[in-house]
Amino acid sequence: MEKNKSISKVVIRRLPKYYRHLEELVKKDVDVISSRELGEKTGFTASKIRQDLNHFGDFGQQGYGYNIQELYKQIKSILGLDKEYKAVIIGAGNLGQAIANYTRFDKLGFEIKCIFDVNPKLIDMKIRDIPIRDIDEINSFLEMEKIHIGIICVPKRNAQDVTKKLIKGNVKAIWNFAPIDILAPSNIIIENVHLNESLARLIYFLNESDD
Amino acid sequence: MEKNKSISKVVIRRLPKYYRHLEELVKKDVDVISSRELGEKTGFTASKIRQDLNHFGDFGQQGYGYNIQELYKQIKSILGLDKEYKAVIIGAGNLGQAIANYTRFDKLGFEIKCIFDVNPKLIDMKIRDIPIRDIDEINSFLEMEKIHIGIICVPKRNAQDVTKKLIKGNVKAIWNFAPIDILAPSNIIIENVHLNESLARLIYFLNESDD
DNA sequence: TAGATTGTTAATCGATTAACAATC
DNA sequence: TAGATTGTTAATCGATTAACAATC
Repeated sequence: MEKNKSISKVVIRRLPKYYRHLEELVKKDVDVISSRELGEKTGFTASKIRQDLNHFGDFGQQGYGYNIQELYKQIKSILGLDKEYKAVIIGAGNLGQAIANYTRFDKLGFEIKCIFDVNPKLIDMKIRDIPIRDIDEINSFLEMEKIHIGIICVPKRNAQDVTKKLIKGNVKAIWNFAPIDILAPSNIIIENVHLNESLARLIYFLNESDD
Repeated sequence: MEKNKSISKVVIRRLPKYYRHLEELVKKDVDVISSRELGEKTGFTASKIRQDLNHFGDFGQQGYGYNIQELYKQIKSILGLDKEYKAVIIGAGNLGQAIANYTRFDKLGFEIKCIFDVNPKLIDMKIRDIPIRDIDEINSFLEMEKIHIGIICVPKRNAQDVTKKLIKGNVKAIWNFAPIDILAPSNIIIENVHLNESLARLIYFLNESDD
């Protein structure tokens, strides 16, 4: 069943999109979809989709298409979305609060255990039952509770320092919203959300389209 | 000077990162940098960097390196960051407010003119001098004022509808934070920030690293 | 001049697309 | 069976890396 011999990153990048569309099809009680139809939804070519899905099991049937239920479950499992993850947010500013309030992530098996900040005014407040604590307590907190993911929502000048604290506390993955390339050992997973770069790209294409 | 014969998308994706590092070097008053050194900062190979930069002018000097000031200015201009852009946010929830409050975007020549929402409690409030108005007023607002960029921060079920309103109001680019692939004519620029996909990738690599 | 580093071409690598036999 | 669609190989395309002559 598993053919997981190091699937390339470009394939992995596409998986969450497959997952999202399959989820909607499951909700709509659709049973089967062909690579061509899935291509229309995702914008990928049918050929690319067949190549991608073949990296994993074989849930396709010739002359028929793909079983949506099975494919959905399988991709969910490949992405690891059938497990539970604990996270903390560092930085209770607007962005940190927005993420804490975003309940949709729950569906990815994702629970935010605590938010840390330096601002005394915020400390001991709660966001959706999630407590905000003093950043000085993060060390002892991480010793007490196994946390998988640290979400960095602090200004960029503090991002590297926060990273160190997280790594010391045995956090294995960092979701970084600070506009900086944080440094970490190679066994630490880093996923950057660089909104400024995204916006800069948008502006580039906006100008290009004017020509 | 311009060799802008359709630069490939992978190169464009890298430009904002060059820009960010060059900006810091400018601040530090560094004059020159070699492709090798810039490679250490960005994580790209020196060879790739030389190829990339050659798509544009020639600000390199053999035996010497790249003039940082010039290169910075040029990339700024290529990205279109030396112009002014007007934007509106649709959706004054946590995410919309976080973006409205994020002053760092100002440096990209980016001004948020108005926020629209359906919630009567929010309407007529202000975020950093930016007024929140009723979504029903968006049509007349967009007729009055030329807006370049619409920022979608509404729930996914409303995203497509909002898109239509923006396009009707002559908005040319959409920065989409809703977890859905919105549909628009091909002349409309769409830049997606799919946080759920980003998180799903993070979780995948987190699991993979456990093996 | 000698040393360094770019600009640029050629070689390699990887990803996408096309094609079609296998098979449901 | 006939029609449809996958699975998979081969062909194409594009991006990256290597190499080195040009030149500051």
